[in-house]
Amino acid sequence: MKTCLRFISRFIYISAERNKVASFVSSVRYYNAAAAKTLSDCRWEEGKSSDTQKWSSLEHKGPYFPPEYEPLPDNICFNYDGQPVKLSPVTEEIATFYAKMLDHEYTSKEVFQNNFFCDWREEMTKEERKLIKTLSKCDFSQIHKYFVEKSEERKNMTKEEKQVLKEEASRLMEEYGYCLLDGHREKIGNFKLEPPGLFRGRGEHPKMGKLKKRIQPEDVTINCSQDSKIPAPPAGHRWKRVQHDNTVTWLASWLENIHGRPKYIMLNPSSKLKGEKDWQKYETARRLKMKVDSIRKQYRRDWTSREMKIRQRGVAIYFIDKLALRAGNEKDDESADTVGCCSLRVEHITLHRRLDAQEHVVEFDFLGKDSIRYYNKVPVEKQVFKNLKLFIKHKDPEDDLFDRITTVKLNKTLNESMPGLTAKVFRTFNASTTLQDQLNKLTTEGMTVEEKILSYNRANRAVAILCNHQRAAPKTFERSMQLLQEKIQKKKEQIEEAKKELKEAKKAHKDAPSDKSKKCKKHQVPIEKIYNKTQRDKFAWAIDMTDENFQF
DNA sequence: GGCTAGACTTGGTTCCAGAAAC
DNA sequence: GTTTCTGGAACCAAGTCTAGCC
Repeated sequence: MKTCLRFISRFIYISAERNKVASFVSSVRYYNAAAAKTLSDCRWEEGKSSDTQKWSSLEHKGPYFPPEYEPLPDNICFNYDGQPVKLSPVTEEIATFYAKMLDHEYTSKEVFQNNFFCDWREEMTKEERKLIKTLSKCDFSQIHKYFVEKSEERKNMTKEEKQVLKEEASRLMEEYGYCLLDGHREKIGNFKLEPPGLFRGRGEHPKMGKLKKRIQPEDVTINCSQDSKIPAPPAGHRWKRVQHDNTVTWLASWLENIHGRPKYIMLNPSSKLKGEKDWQKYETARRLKMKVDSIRKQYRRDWTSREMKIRQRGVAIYFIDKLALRAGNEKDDESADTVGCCSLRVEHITLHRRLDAQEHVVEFDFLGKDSIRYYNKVPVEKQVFKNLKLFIKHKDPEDDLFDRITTVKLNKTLNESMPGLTAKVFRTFNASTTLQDQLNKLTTEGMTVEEKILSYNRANRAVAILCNHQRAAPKTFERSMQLLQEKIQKKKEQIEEAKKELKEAKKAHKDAPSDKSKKCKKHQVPIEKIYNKTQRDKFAWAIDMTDENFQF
């Protein structure tokens, strides 16, 4: 396992939090029925928001603005070409963004350096720009050291000092962290505006290192109900706009300057609005269960269609269904080169007539969402293999594999098969089905809580593999693994010892049975053992609505 | 039908508090 | 008492998908 992990240098997720799509199902199987509320006392019954109108009343305090920049003390110098230079506050603040990241791999990348330096120079005064012309002559080390020390100071704060900070944070949460939506006090997901900094794109992102500018109240649009108390902008400022649009769920929005796309302040996943959406998502996936056989029959028929676009569509849906691939919308050139199903290129697949004793194998190798590598060798049906050969014929490696279809066309077809069906529903459906099947397979009546949790983790791992959920190995991975191996060895020794003891105890029981030796416990897994508080809050709707007999 | 903007979800990374280990 | 580890929460980048425009 260790070798394998090293080879791909990433982890397969087994955490329940990540397999959100599957959590609903699993919350049921292990769910302690005694804790269930009746349907009548749950807020999910209260009346659904319609598809267009999301709320009737919405009141909030507006976003929380990050604190203004505090200039560096006079003894901390930025040096250019060996000489100390006092920077203007704006220039200095941006320098601190870079200085704080000196330990990070990002700052060694040329794209990051160039983007940073270009954006930094734009914010400089004329004089600064005239002087500071080369990044390699910039010395941020004093600033870096200063922030490392500050961080150490924070860590070494006394209990009392930490308590003061904690109280301040909870005061902020109380003031800005909640809104009033249709009379309910709901938690907001991200009430703090994103602070300025340097953009960290994932993978080989062409915009990494660019300056994420400070958001001003004048950039922010507020959304709330007309008769509510309109949030006050910070002193001396005004909002960009105040609107009262109840067809959207966001509380505030602004345009981020890196891609020029809107960003939002929205509700926490535990809120009624988000919960309803989530519930709907799983219901659509459950409807797909009823329809999936006919959809599969249809896409199989499409594989032999006379029309190329229909054949391509049939194979694409087959991949989305079988491999849980994402739809793969077209992307602009100003982001990392990642793909999904519809945007696969010829270079992302290799066809093997025969491989490892299997026939008609497709080898996938591409970067998906977040530049996470998808590598898989999959035996496919003969007709799919034939079609793929046809699709790549006379094409260059960088040509689109599915050149006749788009995600929009594909989703249109899916929607005709079943209202509400899109490519991503297959991911939810297949993840949920896999989890349910695995749980059915891996759990039996007499299992202990620990055994059931192990089965749950194994089932979750199967989902993670299907969905290609991975994360980078932590820096301390090697050391942790070593410690773990030592622990395993110790446990093995303990097990051997326990086995011996059991043997002796059995023999003793046979010779002279006692009350103690007759007991054997029955376990149910309390939901707290599977889901943390956040997850239980988020899936409150599922907990409220299901019983222990639920099957996806 | 193609393009774009906008709204929303998904999910990987980072930070930090509290637990566990030393 | 100190250090290390771990899990949860927060953060935010990167997806999906739809509506509206031309």
